[in-house]
Amino acid sequence: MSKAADTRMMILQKSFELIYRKGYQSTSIDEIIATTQVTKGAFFYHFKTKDDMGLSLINEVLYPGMYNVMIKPLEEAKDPVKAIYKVMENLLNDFVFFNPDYGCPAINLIEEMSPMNPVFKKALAKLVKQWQNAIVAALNKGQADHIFTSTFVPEEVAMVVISGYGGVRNIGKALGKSSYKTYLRGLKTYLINL
Amino acid sequence: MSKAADTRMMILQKSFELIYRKGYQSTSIDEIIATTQVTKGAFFYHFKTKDDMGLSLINEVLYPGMYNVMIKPLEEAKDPVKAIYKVMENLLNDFVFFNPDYGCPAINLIEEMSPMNPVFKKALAKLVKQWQNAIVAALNKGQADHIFTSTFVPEEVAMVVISGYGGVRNIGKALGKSSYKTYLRGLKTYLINL
DNA sequence: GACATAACATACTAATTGGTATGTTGGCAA
DNA sequence: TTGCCAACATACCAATTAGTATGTTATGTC
Repeated sequence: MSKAADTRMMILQKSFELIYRKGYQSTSIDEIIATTQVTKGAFFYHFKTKDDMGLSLINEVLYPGMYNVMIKPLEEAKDPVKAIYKVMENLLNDFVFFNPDYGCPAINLIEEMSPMNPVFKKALAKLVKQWQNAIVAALNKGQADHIFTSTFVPEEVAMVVISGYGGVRNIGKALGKSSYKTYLRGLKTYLINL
Repeated sequence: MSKAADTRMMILQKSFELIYRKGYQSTSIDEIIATTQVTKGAFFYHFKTKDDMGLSLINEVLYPGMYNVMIKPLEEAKDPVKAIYKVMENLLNDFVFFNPDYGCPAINLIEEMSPMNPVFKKALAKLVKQWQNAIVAALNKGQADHIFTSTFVPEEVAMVVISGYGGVRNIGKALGKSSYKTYLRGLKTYLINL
């Protein structure tokens, strides 16, 4: 990677951390260049506007990161129930970078930026849809393998699951990490009874 | 109500609408006084700071409004399954003031303000806890009446339900109102199978 | 009707915002 | 070695921010 590309990626990474904790609009460019030790000239050389940086951040940092944790494990899954639960447990408990106080960076951006910027909205909707599709595919495979005792509509179960994730990330901001534990137990019971 | 109290409440109401659509930090006092036709002097006569106004808004507008829709119907409920579903359907479909693009004002505030201001966090956590308690109480009553076929932990089911709500409000911002319908069908199946 | 205070109105400020204009420098091709 | 451009650096700017200082006016009380 060239030095310029290094600088660019470093700006994106540090911005990602700041925005995760403070929100997109409350993170100023001045603060970003202060923590990155990069000058304003350098910042605007690499990114046309703040929103250009934000969108690059979604596509080049957030998206690949989330894809690896939320979607890839489901594509390779044998038992969809175990796989879905494992992904959720991994997301909620194992990621040390994710703090209950600050929630999930993807959920935060959807919450804050979807109503403000249609380009952000589209990029974030893509991420959600991919997760949804991966869960539906895993459930479909499970139904084909006859591992479920009840009949259900995979799209509806997927929506309950991804909503549960987004919601518990929200609740966790108010009530703390204990919400995660309670939710995970409830999710496990739900999935087992499918 | 005195004229001064009228002015105060009008500021809170209009601020509530603006903040619902734009977020708390992105709604400036200048914008609030422009839409309310109230001068800056009047604003700062009624509220010490912006955060003082925000907290008043939570306690005097958001809290009573949400209480009536989310909690009261559950306290009077006979069939908890029907009551919980009805509350959710009412929240997601019937409130014309609530727009899928802008989500839920309470969820939005938790998302944005819980990490920024511990006073906001506390006031919002109270609202969540009350809803949680109301759902748990309704489920407990249902278990005492032996209307459920499965055994479950009410706290866990309540957490799945309130997380589902918060999450689908988030997903809805990215994917639109159709998410609500899919979620509600999934929720119904979940509740019926309890 | 005098007076006090509540309820505003106006004009300002210092700090912060995203963005720009105009530099400078380092490395590589010819 | 020279020339050129990518990759920065510095200095600025107009707009917006929450908040304040200092007014004026309405209203109730005696």
